[in-house]
Amino acid sequence: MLTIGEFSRLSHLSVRTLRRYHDAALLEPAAVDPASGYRYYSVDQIPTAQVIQRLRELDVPLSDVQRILRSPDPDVRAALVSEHLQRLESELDRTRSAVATLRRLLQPAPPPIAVELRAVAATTVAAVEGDVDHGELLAWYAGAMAELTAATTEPTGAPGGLYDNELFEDGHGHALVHVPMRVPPRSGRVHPVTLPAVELAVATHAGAHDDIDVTYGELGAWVVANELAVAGPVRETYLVGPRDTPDPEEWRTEIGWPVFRLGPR
Amino acid sequence: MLTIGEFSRLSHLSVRTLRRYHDAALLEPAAVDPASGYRYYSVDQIPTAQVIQRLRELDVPLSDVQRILRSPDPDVRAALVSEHLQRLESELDRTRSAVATLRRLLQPAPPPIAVELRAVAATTVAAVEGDVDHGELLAWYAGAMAELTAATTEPTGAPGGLYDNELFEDGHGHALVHVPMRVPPRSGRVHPVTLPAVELAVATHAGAHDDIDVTYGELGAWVVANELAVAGPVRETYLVGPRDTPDPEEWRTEIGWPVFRLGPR
DNA sequence: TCTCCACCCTCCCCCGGGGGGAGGGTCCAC
DNA sequence: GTGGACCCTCCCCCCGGGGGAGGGTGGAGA
Repeated sequence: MLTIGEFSRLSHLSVRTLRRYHDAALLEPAAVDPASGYRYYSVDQIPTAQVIQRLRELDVPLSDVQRILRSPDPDVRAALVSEHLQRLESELDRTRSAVATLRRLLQPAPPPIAVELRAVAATTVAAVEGDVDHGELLAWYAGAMAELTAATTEPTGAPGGLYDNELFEDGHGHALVHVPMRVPPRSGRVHPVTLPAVELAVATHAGAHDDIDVTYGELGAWVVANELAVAGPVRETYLVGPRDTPDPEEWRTEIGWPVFRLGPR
Repeated sequence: MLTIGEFSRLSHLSVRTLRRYHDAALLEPAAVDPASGYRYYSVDQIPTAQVIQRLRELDVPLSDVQRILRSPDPDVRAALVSEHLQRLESELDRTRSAVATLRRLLQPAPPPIAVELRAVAATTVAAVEGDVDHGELLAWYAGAMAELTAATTEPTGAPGGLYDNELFEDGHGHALVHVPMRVPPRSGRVHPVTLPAVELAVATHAGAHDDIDVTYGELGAWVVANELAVAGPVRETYLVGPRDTPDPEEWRTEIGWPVFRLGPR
């Protein structure tokens, strides 16, 4: 039996951290003296301590570490771990995209953007919609768009999406992806929707979506500079996307912000 | 002039976060109504807001974001940013190593480890030592070992290191790297040291140091199982290292834990 | 057997970068 | 002029740790 200090030396976990893990029911000491409260550990617990340490280095939350440790089946364990590795992978994507945006933002003279004001009539579309968290938006988009394209034939235009401003302001909100069709089907999550007519300020984003927020910002600046105000969910139209060409440089996304003229003029 | 809500929609930063950035003097509103406290932003501030957002996605601390934004020279900016990218790179290394360790830890039946008890006589060495934070240990090691190898000729044995247990328990402590020599030189940080004689429990770790803590743990378990207790800084000896062969599989590191027998026997 | 000191305990506060929500003031369009 | 959307500040919570206070314990040497 080892005292907490000895166990700390052997496991390379700090005493404080070991106590925290005890409180979190992550790594219970093999024995606790009921009189003094002293924690005593067994050498068998060293590997467990090290597993915890490594998972923490991967930023696995303590609650998930607990789930991993509790599952006796090594296959389940491996699945949980690789799930987290996948999460890390997507983090890496996020990092890559942030770097790309920074490059564009920090370049000295960003080329001016072309913005067009366009009246859009009401449109009938096949749509998949839902309330989503901002973090899950990309994953949700992938699933929704896959279901949508599988269910649609003879689209009358490029696919698009509507995204509530709350998604970005509060981190969660309504999202809708759609494909315009004359007679939209109804199957699974896919159902017909009529998008209302709006006045749109439209800019076109070129390339991958890594730095699409920069275009958003420039469009927003234009909207404000032209004495307009935004109203309603932003509309994206995927003119050229990954389904058309694998080269991200060729992708084209229209960003349309519903606007109205400020004040009576 | 935009209210905070409008600016939030345009910049995709939450209202709360904008207020926090104001408090942190990161993104000051273009104007603040002294009567009502209302914040008013200018469209020119959208790019700044987006830079902050991206840097935060890279986990750059707000204080560093401030330093980056405050530096007018774009070269300095770029340098600060790439410094953080380098930090991310090393994080990635840490992740890779954690994955490697997990693989070794989660494999069903780890092969038993060979441990040897060895009396080591006092040794004269050329050494570089210092008090280091655990996080900086690897960087410190690289610098110290480089200085050391540059200053030594005719070593009488493999290089090694002594690492205080406090390094792992408290996150900072004393570290020493050395090369055994008959007549150690004195230049820069390099100076002669006589390592005291100790009784060592020695295990050999094979491969890169990614999962060296696993070997530490197994050695510790052996020490405890054999009724010994650890005393003093752990000693590593780099029998085969990156200076000998580029293949990490071939590397061999001796881990020696100073021990003494428990109780009078 | 006693004493001393290293060790252990719990408890509270702090960090950073956000979110939730309460309670109350302000702006503006109808 | 009034309602409701918007804005303000303030406090508490989250996570996973660290610092430190204040006090109890265990075992080695005297």
